Amino acid sequence: MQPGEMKVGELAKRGSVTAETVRHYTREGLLAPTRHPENGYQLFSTTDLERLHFIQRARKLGFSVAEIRDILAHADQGDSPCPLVRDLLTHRLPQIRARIAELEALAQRMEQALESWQHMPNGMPDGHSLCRLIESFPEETPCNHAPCSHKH
Amino acid sequence: MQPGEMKVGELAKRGSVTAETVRHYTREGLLAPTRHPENGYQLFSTTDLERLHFIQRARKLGFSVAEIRDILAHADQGDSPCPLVRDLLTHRLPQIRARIAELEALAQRMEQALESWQHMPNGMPDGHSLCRLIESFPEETPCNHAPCSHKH
DNA sequence: GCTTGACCTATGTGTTACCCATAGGTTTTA
DNA sequence: TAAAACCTATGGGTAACACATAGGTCAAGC
Ligand SMILES: [Zn+2]
Ligand SMILES: [Zn+2]
Ligand SMILES: [Zn+2]
Ligand SMILES: [Zn+2]
Repeated sequence: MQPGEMKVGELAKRGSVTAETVRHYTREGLLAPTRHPENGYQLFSTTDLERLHFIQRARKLGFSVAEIRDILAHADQGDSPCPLVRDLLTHRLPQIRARIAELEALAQRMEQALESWQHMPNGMPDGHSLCRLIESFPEETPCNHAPCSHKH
Repeated sequence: MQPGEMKVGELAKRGSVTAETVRHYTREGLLAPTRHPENGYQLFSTTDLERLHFIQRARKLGFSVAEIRDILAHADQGDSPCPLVRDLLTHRLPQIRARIAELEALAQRMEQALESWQHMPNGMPDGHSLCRLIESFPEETPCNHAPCSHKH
C-alpha cells in the first residue's frame, strides 16, 4: 500500500462514516477505488477522502445519493455541475416545504387527539366500535365515499 | 355472493383506496376476507368496510400499518386497545416533532445555499474542486475528523 | 357459443440509504 | 502461532404501497 492509500475502514474513520456507508457509495458509483493486486482489497486515495467530504456536504444539502452520482459524473467529465446543482436544489426545496407542512398538519392532528382524549375514558370494543378514541376523528376524506352502514 | 359481500375492487372503491391497498392490508393481517369456495376470490363484508374506514382514520393520526394491526388484534380479542393507542401516539408525537425540526433545518440550509449562490458564478471542476457551490458549505460535523489534505 | 373487456389471482420487483448477518479469506498483533 | 481485527461478496431487512407479469373468471353483446 503506497503512502496516501487506505482501506475501507480507514477511509470510513477519516470521513466519520461507517465502512458500510463507504461500500454503499462505492457500489452506487460515487467512489471508484483501485484494487490491491494481491488480496483484492479496495484501495482509496486522499482524493477519495475529499470526495467523501464532498458527498457529505451534498447530503447535508438534501441531495440524494443518485443525484450526487450525477453531479460527480459531470465533474469527472470536466463539465460544470453547477447548473444541475442549482436546478436540483430549486426543485427539491418546495418539496421539502410541502413535506414539512404535511408533517406539521399531522403533528397538530396528533396533539388535538391527545388533548381531546384526556376527557375520554378507555373503552371496550363492541360489535360496532373498535376504538372510540380513533373513531372520534374524521376520515381521510370528508365522507364523499359510497354509502356505508355506520354513522358519521 | 351474499348481499353485503363484495370483492376487492368494490371494497376499494367504497373505501376510496386502490385495490392494491386493500390487498396490502389483507396481506399484513388487517383485513381477513373469506374466500369464495368456487373461484377463490376474496370476499369482504360491510364490517370490513368499517374496518377499512377505521384503518384510514388511524393512518391519518400517524399510526403505522403494523401498529394498526396490533390495535385491531387487541380489539378482536376483546381487549381495550385504548391504552396502547394513547401510548403509541404519545411516543410518536415527539418523533414527528423532531423530524419536522430536522426538515426545517434542512430547508433553511437549502434556502441559505440558494441565496448565497446567487452571487456565485458557475465554475469548472479542477483537480481539487468538484463544485464550489457545494463546497462553500460546511461539512456534516465541524471538522473534528482525522487530518486530511484539503483546506477548511 | 364465443369473444371482449373488466375483473380477479399470485408472485415478484422497485422505491431510499443504508444496516446487519453470514461465511470465509487476510493482516496484524500478542 | 493463534486470536483479534480486518477484509471480501452476497443477500435480506426497513415502510407502504405501486406496478408489472402471467394466467384464471365473469359479464355482456353478437
Ligand atoms: Zn380505544
Ligand atoms: Zn363512511
Ligand atoms: Zn458547481
Ligand atoms: Zn476535512
